[in-house]
This record gives sequence, structure tokens and C-alpha cells, in this order.
Amino acid sequence: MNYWLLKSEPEMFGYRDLEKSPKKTTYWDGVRNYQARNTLRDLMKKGDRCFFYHSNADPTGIAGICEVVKEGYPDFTAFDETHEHYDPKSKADAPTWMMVDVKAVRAFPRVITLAELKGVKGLEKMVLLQRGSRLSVQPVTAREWDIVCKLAGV
DNA sequence: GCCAACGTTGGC
DNA sequence: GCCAACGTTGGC
Repeated sequence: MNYWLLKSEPEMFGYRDLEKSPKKTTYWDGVRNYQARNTLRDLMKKGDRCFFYHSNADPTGIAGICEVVKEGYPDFTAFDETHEHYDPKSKADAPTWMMVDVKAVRAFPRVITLAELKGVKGLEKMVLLQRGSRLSVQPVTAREWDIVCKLAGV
């Protein structure tokens, strides 16, 4: 199994929104970065687990865990002129952008904040904590995963 | 609201 | 292919 971290702004869509979604599942649309797109398209597999990270939030941090339930397929919001994620460069017969479906697994008993993660031994190389890191879909190692889950008490 | 870091665009 | 300008991300 592989591990990932997904960023979302909770004012737009937070972990609670995922839990309240039908079947606790949603499509992860709106990723408009090629490196993140490649991860969604090529690397994320059914059953993989993801941290759900709240960015631009108070506090910023990891709110819970979700699971990949559908592997990469075209992000159809890019085809819709009326959608805020519309991208005229992406065509239905040659889609530029991809998405996966994720399902809520469990909320952390408390948000594990970015500030807290920064001091933790073993997380020094976590992508999230690298200077200037902006990737919205990023890999997490099994070791990092275990450390964070232990911190959260799950 | 500020601003540093990053990715993309487009002129040359 | 270089690089300046621009737009976006995201912490604070």
C-alpha cells in the first residue's frame, strides 16, 4: 500500500464535508499542477491511504484519513465552461487533468497541526515540511505515516 | 493582508 | 533555450 497527502482548504471543502458526502466519498477535482496530476494518474491505487490536510486554515494541519476508492480518470470539471475549474486546454478526447475518488476513513481525534509536525523526529524529509512546498498531492513514506498516526493516537 | 516561493507563459 | 513578468499557493 502507498501513502499520500491531499491538501484542501476547509472553507472550500474540509474533512467534515467529506464525511458528510454521499457514501463519504467524493471526486478529487481541481488539481491543476502537472506533478500532482501525474501522481493522481499513475501512482495512486485503490486502497491507498491519504492524509487529509487543511491548508489556509486555522489551524493548518492533518484532519483525518481517507482512502482511494477509484483510480485516476479525467477531471471532467475541466471541460465545463461554467465550472470554476474550467480549463479550455483540456479536451474530453485528450484530457489534461485527472482525479481520483476518495472516501473518508476516520477523522483524527484532533487536528495534527503543521506547527506540531515541524518538530517531530523522523519527519524531517516529509514533503509537506520542505521549504516552499506547494504540492497539493504528495507522497508520504510508510514511516512518516506511522509517526503521524501515532501522534494522532490512531 | 503581506509576502516568499514556486510554476507557467510568452517574447526574444 | 533563456529569463522576466505574472499568477497562484499557502504560511503567518
